[in-house]
Amino acid sequence: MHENLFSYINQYTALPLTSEEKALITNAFQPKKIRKKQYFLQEGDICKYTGFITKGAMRQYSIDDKGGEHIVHLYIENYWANDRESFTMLTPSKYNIDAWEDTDLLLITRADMLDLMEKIPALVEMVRLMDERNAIANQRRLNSTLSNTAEKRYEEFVLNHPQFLQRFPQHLIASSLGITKETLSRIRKQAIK
Amino acid sequence: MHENLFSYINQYTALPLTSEEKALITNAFQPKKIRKKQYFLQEGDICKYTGFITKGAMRQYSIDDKGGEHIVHLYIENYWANDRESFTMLTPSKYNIDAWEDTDLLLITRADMLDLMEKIPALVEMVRLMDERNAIANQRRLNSTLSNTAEKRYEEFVLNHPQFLQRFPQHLIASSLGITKETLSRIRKQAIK
DNA sequence: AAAAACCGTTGACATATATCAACGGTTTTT
DNA sequence: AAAAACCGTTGATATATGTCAACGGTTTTT
Repeated sequence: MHENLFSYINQYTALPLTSEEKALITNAFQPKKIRKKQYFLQEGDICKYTGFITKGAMRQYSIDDKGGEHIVHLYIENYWANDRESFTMLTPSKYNIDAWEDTDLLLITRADMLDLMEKIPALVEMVRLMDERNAIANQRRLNSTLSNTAEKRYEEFVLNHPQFLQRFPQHLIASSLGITKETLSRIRKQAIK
Repeated sequence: MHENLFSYINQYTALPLTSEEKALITNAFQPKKIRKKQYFLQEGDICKYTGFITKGAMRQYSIDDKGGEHIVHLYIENYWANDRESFTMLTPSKYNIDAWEDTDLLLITRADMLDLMEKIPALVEMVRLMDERNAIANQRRLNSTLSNTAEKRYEEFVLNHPQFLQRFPQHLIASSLGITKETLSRIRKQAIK
């Protein structure tokens, strides 16, 4: 199970992990299974763990005043599930994260992660690169939201995240694009022509 | 002029900069003045420098197929102006950055910055914290765009960025919220009642 | 096997926001 | 000092998207 995490880390750094390092990691990351529809994080709670997904699918969403759900992230294998604000500041989260499929996770607390990073340089490098890519991806998503129509945003989504199309129903994808399922249905109908 | 940068860095790290470190920084960051309306970065160019603003105001925006401008960032003193994607990947930028007021900057290339970070631990810490806060701010902005009406987004903007209200005209603020100047004008009229 | 929940689609209608054009007032440029 | 550019506002109208309700088909639960 930890094997997936090792290869993930090795993708980010040229230097392969030593077996001592692997032992430290195996020890620090605790496996957890959660069933479809179970919560990993609920609004108001503090996000104590970040979870590396080795199998399954999850979603992160907020709930507005009227009770509507808004998907902010979809996750599958090799994604990290957490609310970064709550995880780093230890403040109550505004989000919910739950399992869309039965999911296997590897969990670690922030304190343990910081601890590990002091011992394993590859992890520091990994986090730096993840932050960098994340910042770039966020910038793109923001610009897309400001500049593009719903139709174009969907096209970009199909291009950039084809894996998600097979794992999540359309109404979740619509929500993550900031539109309703009906609007997405109509956009797709148009596109076929 | 570099004094502003020193205090900025010291805000992020408990350890004050030594005078040797200050000398290194002064040497690596090159001062530059740019006049109102001048470009700091143009679409298609590579963002060679990141600029720390010691005085003035700037804006970053993209241009859509129809020629419309979409503000993605507004900057004033103590902000860093750059296109992160282009700056880190050395790819052509999709954005323009220009000066809204006459502006004083301190410039540094990515290579020089990485070099400095090897010599000055405080800088590594600063970048880490900046990335962290940035990621959190982006998450909030994204969620706000997905979940809130234009009116609520404007209220949040007024609350979180009151300084900008005095430095930028309404049509730029509207654009940064993803709405037209007319819509913002009507929202404000409503709000007064 | 039956019942319930879920999913995508469609139609009718409502709403938020964009677009276009015009105006007076201010600031900047010439 | 005159001209031009810029800014915020307003009205009329257009457009994209949301809301609500209903449907048949599928999957999940009982």
